[in-house]
Parts: sequence; structure tokens; C-alpha cells
Amino acid sequence: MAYGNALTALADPTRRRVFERLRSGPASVGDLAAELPVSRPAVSQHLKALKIAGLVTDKPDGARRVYYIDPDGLGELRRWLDQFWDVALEAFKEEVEKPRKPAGGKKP
Amino acid sequence: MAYGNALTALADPTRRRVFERLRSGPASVGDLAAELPVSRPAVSQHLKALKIAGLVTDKPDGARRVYYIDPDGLGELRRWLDQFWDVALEAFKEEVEKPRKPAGGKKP
DNA sequence: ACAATCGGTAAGCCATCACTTACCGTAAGT
DNA sequence: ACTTACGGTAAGTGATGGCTTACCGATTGT
Repeated sequence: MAYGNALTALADPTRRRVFERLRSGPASVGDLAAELPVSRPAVSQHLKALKIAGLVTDKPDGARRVYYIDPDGLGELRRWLDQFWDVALEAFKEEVEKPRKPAGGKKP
Repeated sequence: MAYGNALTALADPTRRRVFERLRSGPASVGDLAAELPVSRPAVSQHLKALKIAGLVTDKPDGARRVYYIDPDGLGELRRWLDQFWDVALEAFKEEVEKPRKPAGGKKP
């Protein structure tokens, strides 16, 4: 049920921007804060949420701390989504092809 | 940028339950409200959010209204996720295989 | 025609949460 | 040793949003 955390984590726009920025390569907290319109503590809090959700991981690099995307949370989210994919297509098709009533058409 | 709506829509636990319930087949507002611990108007509001996000569609069925999963929003979300997938794996591998310093190991 | 069912909307309340400033531990540079 | 850079945490505040009850239009049944 960690996909719940991942979804709530990615719901926030700013947090999503952090995550999307990390797609173009690892970055430190300061780097991210410099590119975003929020303070450094805010970024730190966002990264904490993303980390709990399994979407990012961190690694110490001297006094800094480098963050990068973690495939774990991403994979779990993908699997959850795929549960709907095939089912959705089938139900959708069935529903559309069924024009309310097999035969008829009343027009006063 | 509709995937943003989809993510915020799926962030709420109750709304996620509605969506997951719809996976096992179409249902009316009343049906959903009966199975969930919230009132009918609440379900109606959740369905509105899901519809805006492109995750569900509705179809009138007499005085009722049947909701079912819409593949559109789902597909968009999936594509967005896939943008990270390959990149994440590569960055992750690189980061892990690089043990800080090529050679070394100081132990006083 | 009337009555009943179904569902979307409005108004209001309360909890959650994103952001800020201030503070503190830790690691590197001199 | 001191000083500086980096980052995580605490406390407080304002806004967002999910829930409820009340109301109203639309459709079906008698």
C-alpha cells in the first residue's frame, strides 16, 4: 500500500517539480532550492516525503547530500496502474458498444 | 498537464477507493455511496474530480447515472510515469556502482 | 396529474498541509 | 583550534480541500 504514499507525494505541484527535476540527474538540496521558488527547508521537507514514498534516495557526498530517483516506488506505482489498464479498456469498449437498448427508438 | 489532475485526484484515499471499486465494473453514484463510509454528495464530488482528471466517464441510464473508468487519463498517467522509468534505472545503477572514490579505503 | 427516486450543487466547518523563520548538528577549509 | 557551508528539524501561520446537511432539477412509476 505504499503506492498511496507515492500518489500523495506526487500530488503536490512543487514536490512534482522536484521529482521531475531529478529526472535530469541527481542534485543536492541546495541545488534544487536554487532552481525552485521555495526555501531550502521546504525542499528538504518535500524530499523527505518523496523518500518515505520510495520515490527518491539520498547519498552523502561530503558535507552535501545528493538525491536521485529511486526505481522502487516508481515500479510499485506502475504495477498499480497496470492493474487498471486492461480492465479499463475492456469495460470501456463494452459500455460504448452497448447503445442503451438493443432495439427500439421511440419518437412521439 | 492533465496528469497533474490525475495525480491529485488519486491522492485522496476515499477517491482512490471509488476508483478502485470502479475497476470491478461500472456503478452508479448510489451504489458507490452505499459501499463507502461517506455520504452520497461526497461521492458525487469525488466523481466530479475524477471526471475532470479524465479518469472516469459517466453515461445516463434512466434516472441513474453509471460511472466507469476512462482509459484516457489512465494512459496519460502511464506515459508520464514511463518518462522516468528508464532514466531512473540508469541513474540509479550509475550512482550505486560508483563507490565514492575509484580507489582508496583508509582505515587508521 | 402527482409522488418518489436519483444525483448534482451550495454553504459551512474542521483538519490537513505547504510554507516560512529560527535553531542546531555535522563536515570540510584555513 | 575556529569558521563557513550544508542540510535536517521545530514551531507557527495561512490556505486548500474533504465532509456534512440542505436544497433543487430531472426522470420514472402509478
